[in-house]
Amino acid sequence: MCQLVEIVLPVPLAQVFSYRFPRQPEAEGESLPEIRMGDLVVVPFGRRREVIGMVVGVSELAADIREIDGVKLRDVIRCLPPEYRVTADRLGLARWLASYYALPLGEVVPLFHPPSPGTRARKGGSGTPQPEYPVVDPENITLTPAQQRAVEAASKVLDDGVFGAFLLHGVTGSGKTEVYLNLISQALDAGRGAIYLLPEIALTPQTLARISARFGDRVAAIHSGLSAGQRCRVHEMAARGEIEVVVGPRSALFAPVRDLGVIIVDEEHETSFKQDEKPRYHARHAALVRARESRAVVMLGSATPDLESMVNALEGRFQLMELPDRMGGSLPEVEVVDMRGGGNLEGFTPALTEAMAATLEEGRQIILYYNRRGFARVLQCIDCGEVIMCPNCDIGVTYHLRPRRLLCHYCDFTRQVPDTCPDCGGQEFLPSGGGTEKVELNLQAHFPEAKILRLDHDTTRRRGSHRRILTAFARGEADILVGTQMVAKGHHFPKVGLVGVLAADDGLGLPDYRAAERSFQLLTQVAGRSGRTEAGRVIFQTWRPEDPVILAAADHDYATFLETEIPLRKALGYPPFKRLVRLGISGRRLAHTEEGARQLADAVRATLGGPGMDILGPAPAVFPRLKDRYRFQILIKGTLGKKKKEWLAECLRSFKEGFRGVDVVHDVDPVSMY
DNA sequence: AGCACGCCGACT
DNA sequence: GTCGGCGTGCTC
Repeated sequence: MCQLVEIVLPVPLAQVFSYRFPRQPEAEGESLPEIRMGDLVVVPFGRRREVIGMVVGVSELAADIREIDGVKLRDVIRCLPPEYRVTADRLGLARWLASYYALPLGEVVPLFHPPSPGTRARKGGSGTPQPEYPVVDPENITLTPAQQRAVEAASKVLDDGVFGAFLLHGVTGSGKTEVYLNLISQALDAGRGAIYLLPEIALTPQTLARISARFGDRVAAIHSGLSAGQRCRVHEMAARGEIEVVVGPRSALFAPVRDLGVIIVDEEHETSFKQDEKPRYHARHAALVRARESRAVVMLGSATPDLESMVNALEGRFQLMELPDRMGGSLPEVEVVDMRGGGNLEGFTPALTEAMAATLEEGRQIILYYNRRGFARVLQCIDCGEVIMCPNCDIGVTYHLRPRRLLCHYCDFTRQVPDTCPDCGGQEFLPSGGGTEKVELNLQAHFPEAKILRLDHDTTRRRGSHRRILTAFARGEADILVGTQMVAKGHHFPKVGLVGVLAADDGLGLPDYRAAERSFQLLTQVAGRSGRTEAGRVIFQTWRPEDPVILAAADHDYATFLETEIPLRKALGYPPFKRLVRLGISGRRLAHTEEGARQLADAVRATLGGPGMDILGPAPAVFPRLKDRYRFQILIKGTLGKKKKEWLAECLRSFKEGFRGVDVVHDVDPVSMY
């Protein structure tokens, strides 16, 4: 006797594939488990020996049938252990992901099994994932009234066993974590499990220690340092109910936690919750869907909630909980310093220079934020004015000092600094536009005594160096930390007395509808690094001292930010008031790629066009040529329900079939417009 | 998406 | 002479 199993596979084909599953007698004494819907199976596919697919249908089959409708049936190699089955609740999530992101079901399957395909689901990895901590008695921790209200509201919904979503808006240091931990405790007490999502960057040993101290061996963390075996072990233990809480980055959402009662999404505004490769899903959105399937409670938390989440709260879809006060202190005073009118020395205003000197004098630490790495953004020839370009990207190459070279930040193209201008033969170049490397050098010149650490992509190339720099700074081994975005996240630095933002308006001009929101979040976040224990100062240097976004961030005034941003989004028809799908078309030949983009836009207009739908473009992408490929984009603005997503998927499929020589990617709810 | 096959350019 | 770029075709 034999079975016919229908399988979906991780390929961009909206097809179900049929295989034979021979029931062969297994090891004695063990009854052979039936193959079921949601099971993960290893099958040969095309020329590939082993691919993991998911079972979507099973029926009986006479043993001698080896072919259906002229296609040969191949055999399932093996079925993964039952711990790996995509259980009913997660199967619902898988179907939603496929439909919402306009992907074949098979393409979301890899999200549901721990590491790469072909990996053996082997037993007994290398030890327990993390060291043990003494379990903290929750009775010893008293919540503030605001924390208590948040926990009570959520645990009431949890007790009712229904879906509910909460948005916890609390400034840096207001005690959001304590709320999460309490809520998770409540779930555990009720015999239910929990998933705790954080951005990878926030998964610090301190954070993990704090969670482990509370839940001991009932919790396990998934992070980038785990081996395939360790991931499998966490997965299996969760499936068996031996672990009830899983902590991790966006991928942890798919862990087979049993009887899920709570999902926490901390730092919910972080864009790293959106995966930037296929499948391009947003873990926050998916968390809401999984919670709905499991009748669980979701708690999103942030000091600067994503505008979309806040609108959901304001419109009553989420319950809003506020933690307005910083525990043991107040928010730092922010000075907005005008950079106009000259008087700046190497990018530092007199106000910032004085503040830095005073802070060092007091023996406290400084964080300086500048969002560009390298020494100079471009090298410009002083004779002809041309900047040295990347040959692959139509973008100026950045000048780096250590090591001394020109580097393209988009394709990693590297070249030596030329002796003469490639355009006119000129002999001299002007480094123009700054970078963290230059900031560091200028700073050292200003404060020769100070010990400076730099934190950016270049100093964190090697494994573990990111953590090493942060730890060294937290221990007080340096006086100043200079860096890009990275300085805004992660650690708690008790000794920081001053945060300086060198160009607060830097992100505001970006061609992205979320530029203002991003800037606000980033500025608020960086500012929050100052004065965590004693009063601290913050300085925003800017060319636009009257910009409402900068002023709102300086005042820690989220409400005002909303009041200015919401009407703009509404007026321009941007999310969350209208949804976006971005189509990116790229190819090696300019004219051909452009022609493809035009044809695709026409096809999309024909299938999706109509009232309430805007199909914009094609237009050259923000970076019109990267890695020697010409790039165009089409924006679909409007609300695409299930049906329209299907049409879109079909439209893309038929376009790709009929028009060769270009690549097309689609991104539902894009988080970046580049 | 992979992976193989097959056809034209600049190298030991 | 061949190594290797990528266009094309196929996957139960």
